[in-house]
Amino acid sequence: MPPFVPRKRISSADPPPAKRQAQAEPPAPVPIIDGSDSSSSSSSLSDAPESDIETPQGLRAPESDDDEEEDVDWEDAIDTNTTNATTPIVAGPQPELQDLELTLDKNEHHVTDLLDGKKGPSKIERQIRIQSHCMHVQCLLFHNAIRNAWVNDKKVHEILRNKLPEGIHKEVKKWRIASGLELPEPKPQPPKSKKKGKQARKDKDWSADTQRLEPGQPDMSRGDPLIGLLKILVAYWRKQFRITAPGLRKHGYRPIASLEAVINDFRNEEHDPVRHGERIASRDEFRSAAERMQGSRDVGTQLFTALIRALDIEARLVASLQPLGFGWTKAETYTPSKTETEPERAGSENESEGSEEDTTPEELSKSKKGKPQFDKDMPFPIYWTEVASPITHEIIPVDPLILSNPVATTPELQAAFEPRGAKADRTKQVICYVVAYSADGTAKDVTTRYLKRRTWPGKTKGLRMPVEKIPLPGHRRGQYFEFDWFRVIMRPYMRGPNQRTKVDEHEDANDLQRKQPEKKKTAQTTDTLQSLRQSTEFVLERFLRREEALIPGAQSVRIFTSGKGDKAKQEPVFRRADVVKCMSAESWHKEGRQILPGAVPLKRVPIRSVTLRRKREVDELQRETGEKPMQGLYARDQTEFIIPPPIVDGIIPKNDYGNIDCFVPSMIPRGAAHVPLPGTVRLCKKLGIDHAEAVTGFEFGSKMAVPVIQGVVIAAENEDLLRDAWRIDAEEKRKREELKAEKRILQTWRKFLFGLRIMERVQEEYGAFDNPGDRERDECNPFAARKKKGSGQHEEHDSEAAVEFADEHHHFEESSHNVLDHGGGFLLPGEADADADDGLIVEQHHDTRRRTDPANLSGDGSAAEETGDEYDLDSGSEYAPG
DNA sequence: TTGGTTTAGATATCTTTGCGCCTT
DNA sequence: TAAGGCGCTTTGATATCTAAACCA
Repeated sequence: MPPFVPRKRISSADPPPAKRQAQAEPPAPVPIIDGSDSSSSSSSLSDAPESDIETPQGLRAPESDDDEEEDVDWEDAIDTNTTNATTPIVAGPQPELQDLELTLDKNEHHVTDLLDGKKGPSKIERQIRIQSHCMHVQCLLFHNAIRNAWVNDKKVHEILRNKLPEGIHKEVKKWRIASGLELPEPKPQPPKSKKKGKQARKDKDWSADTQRLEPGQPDMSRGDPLIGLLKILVAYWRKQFRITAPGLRKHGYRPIASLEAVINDFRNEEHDPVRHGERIASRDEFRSAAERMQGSRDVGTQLFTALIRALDIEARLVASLQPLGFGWTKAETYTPSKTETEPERAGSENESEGSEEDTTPEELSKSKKGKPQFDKDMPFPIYWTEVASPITHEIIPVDPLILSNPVATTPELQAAFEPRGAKADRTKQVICYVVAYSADGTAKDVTTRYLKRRTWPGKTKGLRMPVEKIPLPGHRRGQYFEFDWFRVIMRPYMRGPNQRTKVDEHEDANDLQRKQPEKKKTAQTTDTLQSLRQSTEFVLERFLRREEALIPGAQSVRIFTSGKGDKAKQEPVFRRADVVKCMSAESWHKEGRQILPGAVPLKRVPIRSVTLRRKREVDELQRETGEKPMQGLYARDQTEFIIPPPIVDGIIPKNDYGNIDCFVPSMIPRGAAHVPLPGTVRLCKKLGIDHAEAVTGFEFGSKMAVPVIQGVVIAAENEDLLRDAWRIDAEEKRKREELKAEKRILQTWRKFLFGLRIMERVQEEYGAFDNPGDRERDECNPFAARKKKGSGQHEEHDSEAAVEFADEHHHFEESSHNVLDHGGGFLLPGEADADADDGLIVEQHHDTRRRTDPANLSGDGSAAEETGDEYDLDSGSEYAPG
């Protein structure tokens, strides 16, 4: 039988019921797991010197605490997950823990697809996708942090700088002069390599004005000179860098069989970049890619960013994350390629492993010369560079390999980074999280810059975890706490408030300002069904809620035509201002109002019946009339306050149930008073005061409505009398309880002392046993057994009873400490006060606070049996020889 | 591409006056 | 023997909201 959990007696501390868990539960951050990234194995992580991964708060893959783990079972583990330290402290709903059963077979279903053959995803399936998405996002974030650290590598810088032709070096110098970073007549400069290190790092920090304090004025006559230099650098890069491997791309959720094949292939076969994705396992391999000037388009951009940094220009590595989503759109559905007939040649992305850079044969086209070309089908970059102008502090996005306008100086050109159109659909390119990694190791969410018109949510809708509005417990409706999962995830990467740069300030005030979608002008433009549905000004009659009605004589503003041709339907459009809230007579009664005589209901709706009694009535009516019984709804204007007549001669009017409705204070008759104290009915009877029990509301359950009664209503002149009587009565009751408790304590002590004395006497008189018969008896006598144990004569025949007794004795000793600490161990006078009402003794053993009926302390000792750590006094006395 | 319709799941809201057994 | 306390129970129908697919 399932355990009984009372439903009505929910304490006020209980969290409110969960709201829309399926969508709105942003999971707690999942620890970053190494191995999620094929190109950054654990060795590469550990190889990297600490300073290399320059995440500001020392971000590291969390280490497991083995010591703790031993004591934690898997249920605790789930709990830990859901209450991760980075989860905001909200007394909100906790997701309900459920068993999750996944049956994996080799059919063509997806991991989270149609587990039980139903149409549409279930709650659990949604949860799986949300968790997959969140974990994948975090893996990608960490992967990029590592790549960003490699982009800072001095050797890589040196390699790339040395490759630059003399002409470009000259252009760089020209730019430095034009930007006022250098004087036109070059002084003998310290060699660049010496400028590395601390000075170079300082230079990159645009919050320090060191460079701009140098002599020379920037020449802005032809715009920012940096733009020209960047165009030259991009042209150089496009000519020099060869794309020889596939980059990251999104594939969607695969069928199980395909996924298994991919994972096995990835694990067991020799690494093949075409099938398994590009693998750059270490910083050395990254340097090698720089040396050879080849790799995936992603690596190409990463190396380009390194080149910009090598030239002492502030550059960020930007990554537009392409994670597995949490929806069921086409972008999340795996589309097998036409050439993909053999399973073993299937594409190599494996979602569960977060495998990195891979491709399927379809993405691999051949150029005219017969050389393989990678990712030609993807029209948008996944990685690019953001360059900060030292003059204007503006960010200039640069795509060194793909876009036709590589240097995006205007918002329109920046919006060209946002994947859209049929090609983006086909290649599943999305925009959801665009993250820029700075040279100091920090990262920043710069998604807004790349959204069309910088409007939220824009194209991120349905692809990025939305900001969740959590209702604040104990507040009115409409007061929310906003929980932004991605913001929480980004926090460890973000630059601290003290380290913010001028670039930060500038972009936060401009490019990164989120804009709200422009509201459509409903009055001027043509109506649509959706616009009318959402309108706060106008409404169609069919959109009115059950409790809403148009006021009599409401005039329509215009006519709206929905549908076309034969289906065209004309409907009048009304003002929202002409809509009023309506309620049934019963509902108004609950608000202390009654229907005005002769009022005609504005609306008639079917009766909703919950209680058995009401249901029977409704069914009866339906049988008689053959129609669904309706009830009228009235507007507030059609009601008035219920003002009961003043009481006469102290007699309280009562309703059919013998009580009085007190839903609101105005329902108490003049000359009467509500005394909401418990036990007042008995006192009224005793004092001979006319009274009626006060009904203040109802509780629903088990197809019943139970009235909530709070005290009584009596004549006002009797109020003082009743209250005084109640105080005296309460005081007497308290004293009675106190006496009773004291008596019980004394009795318990008496028993306890008797037990001790008996034990003492038994030990004195019978002492040790010598003959075997005594020994047998001894086995049943815990006192004797204890004596032996205590005197160090513990023998193998010591009975279980003796051990049990020793255990009990141990607990008793613990209790004894409490005796000393807490005034007697059984009950304190103060505690007697607090708990006298229900006659229970409250015992405190360490952290456990339990309520135990003292009756159980004697007799059969069931309380001791149940709890296992109480000293059973009566049992103790039973051991004494009779 | 936009807008309308349909479908389905999740969640919110409304509902309006016991009954029988046991202990005191 | 009457009065009062306590346990039982885990609703449920309907409305509303939301997302997604499909179609024009």
